[in-house]
Amino acid sequence: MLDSQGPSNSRQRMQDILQDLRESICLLEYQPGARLSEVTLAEHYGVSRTPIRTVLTWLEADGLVQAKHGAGTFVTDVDMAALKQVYQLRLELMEMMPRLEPQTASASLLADMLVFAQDLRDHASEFDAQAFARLNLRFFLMRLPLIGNQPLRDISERLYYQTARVWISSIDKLDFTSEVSFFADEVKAVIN
Amino acid sequence: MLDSQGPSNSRQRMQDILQDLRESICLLEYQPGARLSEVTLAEHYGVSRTPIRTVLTWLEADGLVQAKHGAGTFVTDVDMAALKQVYQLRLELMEMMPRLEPQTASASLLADMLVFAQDLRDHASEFDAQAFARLNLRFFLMRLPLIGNQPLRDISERLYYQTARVWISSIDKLDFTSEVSFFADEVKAVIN
DNA sequence: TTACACCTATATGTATACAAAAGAATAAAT
DNA sequence: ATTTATTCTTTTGTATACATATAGGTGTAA
Repeated sequence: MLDSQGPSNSRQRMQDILQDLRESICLLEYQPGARLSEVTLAEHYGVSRTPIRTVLTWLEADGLVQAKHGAGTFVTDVDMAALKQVYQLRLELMEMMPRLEPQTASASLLADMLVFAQDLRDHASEFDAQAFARLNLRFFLMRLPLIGNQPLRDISERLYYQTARVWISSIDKLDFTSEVSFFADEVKAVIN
Repeated sequence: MLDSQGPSNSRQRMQDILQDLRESICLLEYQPGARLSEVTLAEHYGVSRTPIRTVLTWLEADGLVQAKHGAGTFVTDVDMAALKQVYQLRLELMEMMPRLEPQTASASLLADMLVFAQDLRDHASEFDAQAFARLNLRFFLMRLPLIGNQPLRDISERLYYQTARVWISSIDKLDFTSEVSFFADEVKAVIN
């Protein structure tokens, strides 16, 4: 249950539900192939099926779920070929970002990032896969406003949520610690 | 009224309505600021408000319309700053396309393009702005499958529909003939 | 045992009545 | 006459009953 203390208008409430569901999907709390029941979600968030269906329509437009009449609404299972395409595209987009109106980081944002990097180093040994995934998401959302070109920012957000869960699920325990240190280095690089 | 002779399943019907509305918006049959009445559209397509609202949700996700509670659903008015951002992004994307799994054009597609180019040259003097816009859309849809990277193809489609109508409205009669010949040249360039 | 037809439970899709919000029209007060 | 409060109409948002499709269970026959 979400209690959005915000403007309490209907749009904001659906936006909160979207955020919640999207994070649950990309953090693998809802695994690929899982069925999202409209009535269950409606009861959980304390609304009727109608606004839930609107949010699911948004998620389907982003490719995170797929509804099938009479069967259910299922979390999509990203195949490796599609994932590779998204990953290649993200690499190219990453390269073009500095050319399209880069925003200068505010002092507070930079401070937040430094704290974030420090936390990452200090507690590196304590993280499990999902905690690491949550940190990765937090860092992504942190540097998202640095993209000045708005449509590019929208695209980056969409592609991140499409691929994040697959990226997380591919991390097994063997290369986990190395991934953490690699991520820490990336954080430092972004800060500079 | 659309009579989709296709699979007649509900998804296809909404897809047809989406296609129809999207074209009407980007061909300026619904101008920026225009109000799209749900009940009017529902009567026009012979369905209830519910599937219409689903389609409008899709259009809103693509940034073509914006719904306001109690007021109406309005065709968005793209301001020049946002348009410039999309345009810059499209230029960068255009440049990256050949690097991401370019598809080779089939013989039939190439033949279609040649016929298209010939038509364009032959009837250049007969076109008004909207006819020209329709041709531009047709050509865009023609070369869309040449983009091998699927997410990039989706993004290109979205950005096209976001900017096409503004691009069309900016063509005044002065530089119209030059635009036609420029477009003809572009068609030839793509063919090669 | 296996194959196939049918039935039933349950899911999403649709239609519709009602709630909430915005804007215009109207009336009253300054 | 102008401004402000109010009512009324219209529109989107929500809840809910019903339609339709899917999948699995069940029973029967080969």
